[in-house]
Amino acid sequence: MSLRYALLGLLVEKPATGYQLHQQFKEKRVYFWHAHHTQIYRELNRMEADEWVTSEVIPQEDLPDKKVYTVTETGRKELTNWVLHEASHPPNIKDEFLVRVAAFHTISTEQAIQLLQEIRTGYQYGVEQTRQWRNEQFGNQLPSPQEIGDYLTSEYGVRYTQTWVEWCDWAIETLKQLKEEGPCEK
Amino acid sequence: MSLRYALLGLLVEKPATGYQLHQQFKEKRVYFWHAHHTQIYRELNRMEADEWVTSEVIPQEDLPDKKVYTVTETGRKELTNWVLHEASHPPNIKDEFLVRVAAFHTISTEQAIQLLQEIRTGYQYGVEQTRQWRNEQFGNQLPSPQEIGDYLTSEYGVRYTQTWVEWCDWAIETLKQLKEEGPCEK
DNA sequence: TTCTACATGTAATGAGTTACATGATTAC
DNA sequence: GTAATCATGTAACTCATTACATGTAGAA
Repeated sequence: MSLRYALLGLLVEKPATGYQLHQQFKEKRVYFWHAHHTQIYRELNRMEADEWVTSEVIPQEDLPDKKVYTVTETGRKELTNWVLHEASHPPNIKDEFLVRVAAFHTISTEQAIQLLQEIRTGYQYGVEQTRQWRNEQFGNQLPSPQEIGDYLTSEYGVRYTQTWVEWCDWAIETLKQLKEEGPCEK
Repeated sequence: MSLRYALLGLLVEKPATGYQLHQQFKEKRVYFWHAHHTQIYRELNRMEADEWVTSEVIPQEDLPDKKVYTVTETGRKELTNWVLHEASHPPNIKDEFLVRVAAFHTISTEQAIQLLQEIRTGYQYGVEQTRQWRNEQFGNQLPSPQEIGDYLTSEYGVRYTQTWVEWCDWAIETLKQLKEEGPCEK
């Protein structure tokens, strides 16, 4: 059900098409929400049926027509109500890589280190990207009331990815130490 | 598909029942994998059909019978192969609370701070629980090769929850500052 | 007497993914 | 010529959640 509210949260800022919403998910919601484009189009149809949004088809030259969605008063109220009064369930995380880590005793230490180094590279890139995005959006300025959500969540993104990088470094070090000490000590 | 490997990762350590696997998910996989018990029983049936595991029904006095699953040689090979050779897709995170944060401009600063404080309490509890678990399992000792996975992933759990607590503190401070400076400066 | 732990499941529904479809423009 | 971007969708499928079902033992 939260997909609705994730979409609504973007739409209250500014009307948008399904395509644009998908782009925004990838740009500024990577670290806390993901949705496939087919899912977004389907949910927008349902929201329109429930009168949480209205749509307008805009013809374009040279490019396909687009369908712009706007939040209704009902949609606005439903969003605020959800943000305030619904309980936050802890997220049901599914991180494939950590499932691999949990099974590291089935592979060699060298192979494990290799996997950690590869994943570290990805997260390091994530840190840089998110920092850069944050800088472009806000620089050293404080956010406007409208931007407060993006300001807070992008900082979360930086910290989340940074924590991953640091954990990878620690894990690699730990494995190296165990390799040296392991055969002698125990 | 990864549920299979998450189950396999637990089963290679020690044969277990569906019920026990579910308990273990809640105990030591909270921060990176979640599965409902109905899902686990269903997947175990499929894995047995594919001969990745075998099962044995053990009658108990006073307690309901239990079905203990053991990994087969095929299961073992499939696991190692997956850990080593399948690409790690970045996780598709779905964190309801951050969707709320992204929509903070629809509620008041006081209400936002309230929500952040509530979530902080939950994560602070998580830090303590995970630290305690880690201490009970390992103390100051280095892990055995068998335990390396739990050692690495529990450290991830501590860092993940700790990052949340720190981010909450930062976010609360930021909102307080904006409340003071906001109306005058801009 | 109400709750929790033990123990395993089916059925229905809802959420999410994959494959397929269309078709122009622009950059390499 | 090959890929990416823009733009929207359907159909089929798998995965995940919720509700329901059953039954005992022990603690509060």
